[in-house]
Amino acid sequence: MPAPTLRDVALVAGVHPATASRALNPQTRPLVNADTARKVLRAAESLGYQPNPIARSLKTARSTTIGLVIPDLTNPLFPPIVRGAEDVLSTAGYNAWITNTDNDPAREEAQIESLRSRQVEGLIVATARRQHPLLARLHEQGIRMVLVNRRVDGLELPSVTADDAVGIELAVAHLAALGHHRVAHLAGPQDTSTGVVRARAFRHAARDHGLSDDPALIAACAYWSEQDGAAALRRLLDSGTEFTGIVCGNDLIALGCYDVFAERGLRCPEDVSLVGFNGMPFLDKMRPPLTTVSIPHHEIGAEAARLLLDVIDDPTRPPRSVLLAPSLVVRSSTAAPR
Amino acid sequence: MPAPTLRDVALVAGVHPATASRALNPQTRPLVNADTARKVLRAAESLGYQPNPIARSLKTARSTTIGLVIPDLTNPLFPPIVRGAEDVLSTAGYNAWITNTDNDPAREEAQIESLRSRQVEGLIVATARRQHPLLARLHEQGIRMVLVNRRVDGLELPSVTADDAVGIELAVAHLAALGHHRVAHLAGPQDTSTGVVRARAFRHAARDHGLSDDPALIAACAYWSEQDGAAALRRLLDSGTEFTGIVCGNDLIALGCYDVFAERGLRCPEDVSLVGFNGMPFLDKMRPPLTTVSIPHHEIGAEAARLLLDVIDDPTRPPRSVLLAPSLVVRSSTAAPR
DNA sequence: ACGGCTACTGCAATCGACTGCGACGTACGG
DNA sequence: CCGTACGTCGCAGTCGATTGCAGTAGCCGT
Repeated sequence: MPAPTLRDVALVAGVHPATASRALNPQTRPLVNADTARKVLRAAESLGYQPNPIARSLKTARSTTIGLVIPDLTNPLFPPIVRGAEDVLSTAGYNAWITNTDNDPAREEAQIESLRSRQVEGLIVATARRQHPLLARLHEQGIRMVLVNRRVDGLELPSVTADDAVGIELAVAHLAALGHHRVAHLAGPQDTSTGVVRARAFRHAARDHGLSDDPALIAACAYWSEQDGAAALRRLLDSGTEFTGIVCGNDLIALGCYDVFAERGLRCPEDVSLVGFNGMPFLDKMRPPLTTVSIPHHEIGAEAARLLLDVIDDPTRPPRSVLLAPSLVVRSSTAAPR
Repeated sequence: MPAPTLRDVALVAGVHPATASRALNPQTRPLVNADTARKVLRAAESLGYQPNPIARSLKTARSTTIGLVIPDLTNPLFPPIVRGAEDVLSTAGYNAWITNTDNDPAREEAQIESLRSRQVEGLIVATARRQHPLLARLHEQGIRMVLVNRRVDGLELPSVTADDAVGIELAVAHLAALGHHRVAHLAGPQDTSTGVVRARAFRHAARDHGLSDDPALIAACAYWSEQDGAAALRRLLDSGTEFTGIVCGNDLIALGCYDVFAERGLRCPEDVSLVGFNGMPFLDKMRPPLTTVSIPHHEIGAEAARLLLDVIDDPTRPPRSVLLAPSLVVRSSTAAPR
């Protein structure tokens, strides 16, 4: 037996489908007689009627679903953000469609197009490069969206990010307090907003704490990955630059350093202190447990969802952006220099 | 300007929408004159026409999307499986809808119902408990599905799992070869098929290798989590049972042990050897790097998708199940007993 | 008693694509 | 030269829910 339709409900209730529709919809229920509404509700109940979201979407051009565009689900940074977003979306009656872009612009465009054609009512985008013509175009077309963890140059979009500047400041202050003077920064890709913001924050914090501002102490990674972190550290080491501490653009880059430490016979934290960024899971079980700047992943996702719901609710509202406070989690990868 | 519809294409091509539809669909294209078909294709191209999947789904009761039902995206086991499934699904022209159930039956039912009402053409389910009336019902209703990592009692469903028995055997053989005699097993929840299969395999392997078969050496965890792993190990320790090695039901349980080792002043691997199961990411950076039985996550997801596509393609085909071979990754959490 | 108003409810069109059936034209065989 | 068959294409209905418009009934006031 196929799923019951609105006609079936109407038949059982002895009314026209239009009336049934109005009775079932809380918005329009006042338009129908309270008694008939009750009859319809009972009929729907007894049949186990569930409205067909596809038919509804076709007619209303809405879908109660929003799209979550992320680079790669496999990056431990994203699942908690996704869950955070889903939590608030689902209590608001929305569903979430997740897609991975692998940071491939073509893939990204195809995915977003696919989401659009399914009438998603908004996008939470975590995949933005700084230059992002696609997002600019979508924004012009009136697609509601909010950015997570990244900004896009020259676009007035709501966004939620961790406060990178204070996070980096926390890390640098920690190292400075331990007595480090020459601290390196393994920066993230400089075509991402996060990468440049953290690098800039590092330079400022270093200066503020009277640390060396030798530009040779800063190396940028091509991607936010272990491999590229390791590569950047090798370049730094090979250049002969001296340093006793490293602040990494994120945890993955920091983990890449572990491999290089092993290669080069460096001990952490005895020879060099290391601090990550993001607070991904299981860092406390690492060798050594990684000191990191922890950001509230779940809350970031939740807040992004709230922002998006706001925008959907009232598109004219000026874009609101929120900065969430990170916190330093001190573990054993940092110590006073020898 | 709204997205172009089939009517627009037909207008530009100077034909009836019906003809345009047939021309656009490779299946029915032979029904229209080659020249008109070309005209239609060109018109579609020039307008950037994209068929509306919602309208199509409504009429055809298909959706080219499949549902991915997993317990929790935050568990590092699942993202690679999801990616594996997505990879083969997307090359077959399908999309994937991901939902988390948190192992909550009510939530699960709601999610699956939501998936169904969106006309998903099949389900990849990773969330099965051994007893699972919902899945049984869905199966009776003809919903195509394949199970991942778990089986359901008394249900003839295609499934793809790692070969738990050989995985456990690998782990036990490794410990036996190192000279361990009393090896404990921190089993997964016994209401999951994986939990019981691995526990049974452990008993067999222990016997085969001449290890102690003291039943006190086996402790089951309530969930596949660090907390429950830690709790189980504490119980084991408190019971006074002696052992020099532990085979864990999965990596998370093993990671829980790290905490207990620290609490009780136990050294790993000097005092006790530890092996995990699953091969989740970053285990090589743990303290100590965890020896584990690695399963091909990505391939599991990919294979599940292939199986599902097979079933969709020909529902009468007898359910095929596949077992994927795991491999032992030896790191530093295992050593000869003192 | 009649006009007018309110409160309901039904009719029918619509969203966009698909498809069974019928119509048209042409070509071909008889 | 006519009938048939085939190749193309259009018509109109359908999927299921929504909604503007119109119609009915009942009620009130004058």
